Amino acid sequence: MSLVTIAQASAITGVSAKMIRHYESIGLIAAPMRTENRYRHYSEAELHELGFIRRSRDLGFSFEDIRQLLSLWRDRTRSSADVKAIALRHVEELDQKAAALAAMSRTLKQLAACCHGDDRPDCPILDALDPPKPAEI
Amino acid sequence: MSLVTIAQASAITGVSAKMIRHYESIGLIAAPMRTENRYRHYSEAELHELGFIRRSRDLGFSFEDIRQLLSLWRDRTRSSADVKAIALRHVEELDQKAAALAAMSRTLKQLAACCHGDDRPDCPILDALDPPKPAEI
DNA sequence: CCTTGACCCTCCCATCATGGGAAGCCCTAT
DNA sequence: ATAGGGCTTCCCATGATGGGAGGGTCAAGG
Repeated sequence: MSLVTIAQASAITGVSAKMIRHYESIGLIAAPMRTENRYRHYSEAELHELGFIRRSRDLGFSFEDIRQLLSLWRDRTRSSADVKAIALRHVEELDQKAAALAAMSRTLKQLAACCHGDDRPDCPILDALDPPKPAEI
Repeated sequence: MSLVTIAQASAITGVSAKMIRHYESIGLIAAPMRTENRYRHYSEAELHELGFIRRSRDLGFSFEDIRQLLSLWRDRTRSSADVKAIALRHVEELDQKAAALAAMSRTLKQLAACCHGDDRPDCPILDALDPPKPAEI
């Protein structure tokens, strides 16, 4: 009757049991009911929250973001502007990180294109990694 | 005469003193000379290596990659193909990560574009984070 | 009744790269 | 002599995740 063990909760929500316990330990979710033997049991509402967290993680939100998103999600009187602000700030971070990775990739691709990639030792990739001789101190 | 303390090495190479010691502790660089008082002192060649590591890190290479790149760099009889292989494998990783971030960003941007972002509570972003009701177990 | 296997529990440790900070030694300038 | 700054080592933290040890609990089958 919609009270499931942690392994079942994990199977349903796609969040590992390890992580479910971790979310509880950092206060992201409330401590669930325990049976007499101290086993955790999750209600449908709690499974719902875990699913929400899972989807938020899939979109790359940090625990801190998720904490706020969860509280907005629970709050029927929220302003959508608050949600949007969190999302857009996160989008900026994502774009920044993606741009940094893409820049590295671009540089490396260019260098690799200039590298003959045979058994000769000369290599523009290593040349690029070679730092300029620093000015004397 | 090109024997500098760790702070100077840090200033020259842009690698923090903390990290220089760490590189040594994990065997990425050899233990440098010490003066009588156990202070580390770095030669020009060692500064050169630190600079190489710095540039490799800037391109996102892991320590494990850098370990191999360093040994190729030192090896005059290397094959450029080996360097290129490392670089191209890294490029793949970078592209994969960048693509994952970009996908998240794209999804969030679309959702945010549909969110009015005012003081009304309904929000397509939260709707998207809301997991589908799982099948009963 | 007892064993086996599959759960569950808590607690510690590891990742990866980086930094913070404490406690203590060394040197130089006041 | 003392103050300050640099150096040393050692421990701990990050963020999200997993591995594993050591031990409790329960159901099924010998």
